[in-house]
Amino acid sequence: MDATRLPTLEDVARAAGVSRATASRVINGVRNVDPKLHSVVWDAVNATGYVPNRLARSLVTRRSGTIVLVVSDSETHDDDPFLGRFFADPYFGRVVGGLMKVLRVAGIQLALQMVGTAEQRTRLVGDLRHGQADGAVVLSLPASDPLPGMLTDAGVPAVLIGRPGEPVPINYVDLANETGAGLAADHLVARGARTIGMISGPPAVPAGADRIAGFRRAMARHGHGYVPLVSGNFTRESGEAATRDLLGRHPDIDGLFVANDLMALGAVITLRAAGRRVPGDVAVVGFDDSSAALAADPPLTTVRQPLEDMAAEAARLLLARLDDATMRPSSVIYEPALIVRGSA
Amino acid sequence: MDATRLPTLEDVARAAGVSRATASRVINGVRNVDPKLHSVVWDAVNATGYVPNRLARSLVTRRSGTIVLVVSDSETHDDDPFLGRFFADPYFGRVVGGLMKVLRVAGIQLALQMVGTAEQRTRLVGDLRHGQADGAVVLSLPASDPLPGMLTDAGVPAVLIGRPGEPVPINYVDLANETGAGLAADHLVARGARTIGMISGPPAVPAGADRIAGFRRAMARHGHGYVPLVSGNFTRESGEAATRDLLGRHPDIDGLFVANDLMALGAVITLRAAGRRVPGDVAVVGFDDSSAALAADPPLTTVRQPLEDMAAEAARLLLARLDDATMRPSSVIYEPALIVRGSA
DNA sequence: AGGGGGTTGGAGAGCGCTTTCCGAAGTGTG
DNA sequence: CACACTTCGGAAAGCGCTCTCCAACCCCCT
Repeated sequence: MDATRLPTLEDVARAAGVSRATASRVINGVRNVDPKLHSVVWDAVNATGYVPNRLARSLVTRRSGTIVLVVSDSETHDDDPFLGRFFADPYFGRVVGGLMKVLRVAGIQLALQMVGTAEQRTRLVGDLRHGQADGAVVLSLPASDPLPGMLTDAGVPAVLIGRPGEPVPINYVDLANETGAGLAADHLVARGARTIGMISGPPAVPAGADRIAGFRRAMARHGHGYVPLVSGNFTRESGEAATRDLLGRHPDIDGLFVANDLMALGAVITLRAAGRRVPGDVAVVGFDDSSAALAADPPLTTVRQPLEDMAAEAARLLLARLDDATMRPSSVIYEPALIVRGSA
Repeated sequence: MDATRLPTLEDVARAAGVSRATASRVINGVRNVDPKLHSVVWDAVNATGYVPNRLARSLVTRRSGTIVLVVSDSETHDDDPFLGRFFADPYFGRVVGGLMKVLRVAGIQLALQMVGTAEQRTRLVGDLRHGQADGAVVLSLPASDPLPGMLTDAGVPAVLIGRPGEPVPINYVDLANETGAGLAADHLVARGARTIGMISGPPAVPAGADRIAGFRRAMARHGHGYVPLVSGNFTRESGEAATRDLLGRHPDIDGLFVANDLMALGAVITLRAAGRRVPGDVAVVGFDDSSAALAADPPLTTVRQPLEDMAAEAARLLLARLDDATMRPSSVIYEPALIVRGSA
């Protein structure tokens, strides 16, 4: 198969009758090269079928043309099922889509890395410093994860999607989660719901915590000092379980805020199975405005999170940082919007 | 930030008082090294905070520890929306999940590459031959895509998910799509449906074509020589449009096979909006058994495609091929199963 | 005590590329 | 026509690592 050695720059140079250096200059479009040589070299490239060895190039330039998408593995390492869940979650796909939209036109590759153990974190940072990847986009981590600090300390270009747990001078893109949760609270109260519960995500993740805090704060403003709360893990199944739980403890519930659409979908299914009509008996507001919201019956009233835009912005931020190493960390916070559909 | 140069193997060797070669041997666990030196070297590694430069290593070993997931860009390059759709589709997530499950334990990274133009194909193959990635998993391509042949010709380890358009000696994992479509046909007929239509995927993709062929064949066996057919592109929206179209042309339809769940979801929504009850007036069978099937109301009767398992098998096949370059191309075909739920 | 076989560790040659440093040409001016 | 100045292309030094030789050494047997 690979009978012959791959053509190298040396071969091109020989074929073109110039030095390796000149060939390199032409191929990389560096100035200081006689225009006449241009075509000579390019012809040699085509004649030999030369493709640059990006590894070798990266080794010296310390630029790989690759961005790594870091996914926290900490919650997934014990129960395999969650791994599948995470990737199958529209959240992941929307982020990848948004990222690719920007990276593709910039000619940059995306690598995927799951990071859970301390050793993996060290290795990730090492790889980044070595130029194995030019930068990292880090998907919403548990607040306790030391990765953001490590990235900052290493001086590695990185952007978080979802704010860091501890304040750290690092780029990030986030949604005003508290505001979004407040929107949901306002809507449920305005609709006249009296007993309003919440199904949250994991409180250990900032996005989870912020939605809880925002919802509680807004509810308190409306005179509801106490909000029945059950936590899930952002999967539909956990939404179902949480709903059953909540229903058992507060059978009179007539309003429900669920911290993401997948769980909200589970909630709607469970509510209806329990004989409750949505929104007649229980009004449900979801979060994300993912494809799951439209799939539900009735379609979910939900808080829109423009994840694709956020991911694209993260990519842009990272690209800008790559161009200008002196760039100061900045954060972009998106405003959520309430999308009213059938469920509340 | 990166005040100091990163420690290199040279530094470790000096700290340990051995040669670079010996340090390398210890770190890579090569035999022929005095056990006493083991700890000396490892201590030096820890003391210096050494992390191997994988780029440099790959340059010489021609092994990168990376697998590239190739996604066809040909259909997406014109209309941006589809890009997002594709990644947000559970299909993509399930594949990534299945792949990661195997690759993670093997300590192998996953890179993502969209390939559309001839130049991108050439570059992809070049990168692979250069050892930028050890192998490729290629997601279901249009039948006309020349990539499988190029991969084979280059002698690059690769596995397709979804059979190649032209017979090519290459590894692939696929579902018995025709059988699956037949299952759907049998079920619809057995249920007593008289006028049965189909919403297909793009016929240009083998999986799309096979489901059409399988459905037609089975229907013909049941005496239905002609099957009303409208094509979609596997998105929910296209499922809605196709359903409206079909309904307009065949208002008496009472059975519908839809080539994936996302479109089936759209079909159910559209049917109900048109006043048809599912399954009362129209029985609907989907395909994939993705999360969308459970989200639908009623939950979708669907043909199960064990995509995670298929992807995992693809990864395993690739890994085996990496270990044994002489391995002959093989194919693994999974058998579909009909999952009966509420919609038919 | 001398030599054969087996281990062990070091020197050094690359892997394919970029890029600095220089010498050689080419250009214009006094 | 000589001189300073610019432009261009080549030689060669690495980037950090692996791995092939090969020299040195140890152990044991005769």
